[in-house]
Amino acid sequence: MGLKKGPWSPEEDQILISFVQKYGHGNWRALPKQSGLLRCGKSCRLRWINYLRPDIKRGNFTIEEEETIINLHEMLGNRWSAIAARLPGRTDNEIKNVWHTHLKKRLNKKGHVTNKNHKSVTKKDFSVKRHPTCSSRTSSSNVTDQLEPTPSLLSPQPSSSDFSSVTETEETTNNNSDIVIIKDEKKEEYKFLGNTSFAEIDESFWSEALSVEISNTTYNPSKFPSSINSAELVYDYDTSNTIGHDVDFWGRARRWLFVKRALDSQGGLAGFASGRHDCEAGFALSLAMEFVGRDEARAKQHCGRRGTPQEIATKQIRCYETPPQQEEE
DNA sequence: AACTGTGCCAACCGCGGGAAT
DNA sequence: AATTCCCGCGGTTGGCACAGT
Repeated sequence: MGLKKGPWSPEEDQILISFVQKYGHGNWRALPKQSGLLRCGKSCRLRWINYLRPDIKRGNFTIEEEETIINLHEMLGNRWSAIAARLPGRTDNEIKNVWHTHLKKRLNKKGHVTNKNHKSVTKKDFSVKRHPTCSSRTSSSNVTDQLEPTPSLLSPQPSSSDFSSVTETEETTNNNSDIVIIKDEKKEEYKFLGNTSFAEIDESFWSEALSVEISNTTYNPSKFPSSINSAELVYDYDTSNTIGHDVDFWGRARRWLFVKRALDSQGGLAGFASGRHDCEAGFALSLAMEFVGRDEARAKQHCGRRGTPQEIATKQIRCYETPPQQEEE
């Protein structure tokens, strides 16, 4: 097609920079024609994203950045774009290269436990456990999609020390990291790891959980937001028409749904904290408080005899899930 | 000096998914 | 509902630079 391939010349770079600065990059496919570049749109996009855009950070990675990559890779696997989202100015490509050329080898030398017990977590490894009664696939039902950090929540960025290693051999208090569901291929287990902030789990997750709620429990969605009855939500869980070993998973989904809705209905965290809740709500709230990282005093108050928010959250953070009998029909 | 092996990184490729038609 | 378009992601490759023989 007469399109150029291979390394970009400084002249081409300049054309691309000038064009993007003037007109933006609404349509990469159309950009080469409009700018006069003999490149495909994809190549232009890549060049801009990975090299030319002004917020790119140049130079070697700092120790902190490397540690962050290692920790995030442990949690997220080869999800380079998700990792890059935590490292301002660094591109997924760059991080991928650093991982393959430096970090992986370094960890191997150290005999680090990275992925020793579970293989790298790729998108394929995350498949939402769908309840049999939940027929249609919602958009973005892939659990990993919920791991993408919401930009507003990236500030302040968690430091690398906020992310603890997640291995089979090591107890983890994962105080400020994202929620992660990891499928351990060897053990055929799912790990459900907190913490998270609610905004980081998108609506499709909640709507999917909701569809399970409706089909399996006495939950009446019309009760929200006027009434929060966590006992009904959490304990009246009719398991007769569920796959037994999936109960915990969906129970957890229900719990998250409860927290989310409770927060929504009460005008956010502060409102909910001043509302009425029982032990389960207190538990949920404690998690909420921990995750969002504010108003811990209220969380403590409402957690009552179940322990401190920290204790409760820690207990619940590492929950092992059994695999579903079937993941996708 | 010539050849070979290795490391590195920019760029390419194929695929999947969402949006538009 | 089906098809097409487009974007973004992750895996892979090509080629340059450098070290070792």
